[in-house]
Amino acid sequence: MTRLISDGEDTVISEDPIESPLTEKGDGGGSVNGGVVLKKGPWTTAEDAILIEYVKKHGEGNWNAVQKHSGLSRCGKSCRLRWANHLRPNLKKGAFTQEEEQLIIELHAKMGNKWARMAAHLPGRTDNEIKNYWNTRIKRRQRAGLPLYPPEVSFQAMHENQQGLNFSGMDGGDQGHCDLLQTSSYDIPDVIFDSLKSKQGIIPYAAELPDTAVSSMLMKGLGSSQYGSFLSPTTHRQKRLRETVTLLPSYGSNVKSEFPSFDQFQEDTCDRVSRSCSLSFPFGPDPTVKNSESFNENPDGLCLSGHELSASKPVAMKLELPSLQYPETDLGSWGTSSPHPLLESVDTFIQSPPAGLVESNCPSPRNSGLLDALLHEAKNLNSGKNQSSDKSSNSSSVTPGDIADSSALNVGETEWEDYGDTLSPLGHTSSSLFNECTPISASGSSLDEHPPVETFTGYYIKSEPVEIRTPDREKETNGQLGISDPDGLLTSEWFEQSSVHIKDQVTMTDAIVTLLGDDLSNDYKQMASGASTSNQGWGLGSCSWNNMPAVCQMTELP
DNA sequence: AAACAGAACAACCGCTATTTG
DNA sequence: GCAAATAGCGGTTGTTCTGTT
Repeated sequence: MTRLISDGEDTVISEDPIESPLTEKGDGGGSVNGGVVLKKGPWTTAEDAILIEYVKKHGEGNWNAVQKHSGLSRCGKSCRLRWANHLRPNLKKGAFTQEEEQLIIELHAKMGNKWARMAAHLPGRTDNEIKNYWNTRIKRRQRAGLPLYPPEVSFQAMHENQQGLNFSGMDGGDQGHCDLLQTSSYDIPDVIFDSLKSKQGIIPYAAELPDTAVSSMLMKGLGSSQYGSFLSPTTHRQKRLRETVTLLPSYGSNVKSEFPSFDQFQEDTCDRVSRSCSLSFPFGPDPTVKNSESFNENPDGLCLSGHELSASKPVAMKLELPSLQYPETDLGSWGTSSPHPLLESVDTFIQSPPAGLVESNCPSPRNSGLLDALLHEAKNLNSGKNQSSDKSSNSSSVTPGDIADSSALNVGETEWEDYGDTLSPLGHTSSSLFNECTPISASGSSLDEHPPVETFTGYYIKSEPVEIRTPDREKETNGQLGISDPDGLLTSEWFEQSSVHIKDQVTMTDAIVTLLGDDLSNDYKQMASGASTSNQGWGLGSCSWNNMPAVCQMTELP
């Protein structure tokens, strides 16, 4: 910590002449309580002293009495916070140690944004500290295009969360489980969504797009993003969705024209829809709940994006996009078909740019060739040459199925590069590790057998070195992985399963109708029927778009 | 050296849960 | 049982510092 405003270490504050806290006027204004103007803003050493003295005499608690008894012009809330975060004894100051950082990551993977509970595991640390650290970390990793969690942590959390969500062991022996069980789906930690991605072969997405906000917003129905200050993830996500559609005509040949409507998709509707999605999300990956899974994968794009668009609309200018994004954007060299009206969305590519373009100057682990695959596929599909799958071929002919099949490989490939080794510390290849964690292939190997995540100490390399791929490596990777765009994976995965999903669509529709409630169910049914009759044959995604205008009319934006 | 962007931190706000009268 | 007070939590914002251009 370079600055310590508390503890009288900050000279700026301490030099602030405060003759009487009673009369001092806060720089940030203040509220009136009982005729006393309560100060806001940074605490002064004098105030600290008063508060400390008060606590010595009266102990903690009854914070509103502080102002009455000590004359401190602070509200009780502020006093409590000041004491808890800065003045109470045994507070640990300074930067987090590696052990602490690792613990935070683990705890966050288990608990989500339960800062206070996390702080309970970190003696001397406050929830605020942890929260700030985490938010900073998120931002940093987002910019770096790195996953929020080391894969092991994700897997472990997923595993544990799954156990917790299994409703079979609700005694909550593990705090994390307990948390999950206690929280509604509305509060499911982001990691679950990431974990879902992982389980569905989408984890590269998490690696590529550290869009916690997206997952959290999705899970929370986007009502109030816990990462509201990180608008970029939201925007990235929505842009990605657009781009995915754009790049994959097969996914949305009718979609392009619908974009304006897409943009107008309104909060109210999508909020409810996404909430409904979130209801089933935690259980989606459960192979026994196929319907919800299939639904969620797709409506993810629909609801989330739609909502995000509307939700972010008023603050669209607050995007926190990495500054490098636009300058690096070069659609032409990407081989994208044509300039799109929504060119602003192009910046999403930067998150997972085509290998050829970026790898030289952006040696990011996210650079796994996804976009190459997407672009090639888009080209192929655009030219009406729906090539049959050739899984032995490289990314240029990657099919959605291939993508989905191989996406799992990307997990480790991408993320383990973070640690400079494609072989996990566990002795598994990343793909094998992933497979072991994939419910479908539940082979008996479980994370329980894995060493704890302490094996990831290397993860905390601040410089976050990434591997620079050679063309050969890239080619090899592309052939294997095919995709690194989360949305692409999302949709690809879904695409791959679409045939099965369509079979289940009637049942699924009913289930979703139940989830959505009456008002939305009609919309959904309409969408679903549209999908079933669509010649695109991949169900919800396209049908959603096709039916979007109706929704938009319902929720016309100002 | 100045301007700028990003990081780090502190504090506030709003909401919810719990306690108390 | 109810309302007010209190405590706690999580999200967000504002400020300051630091590094880079």
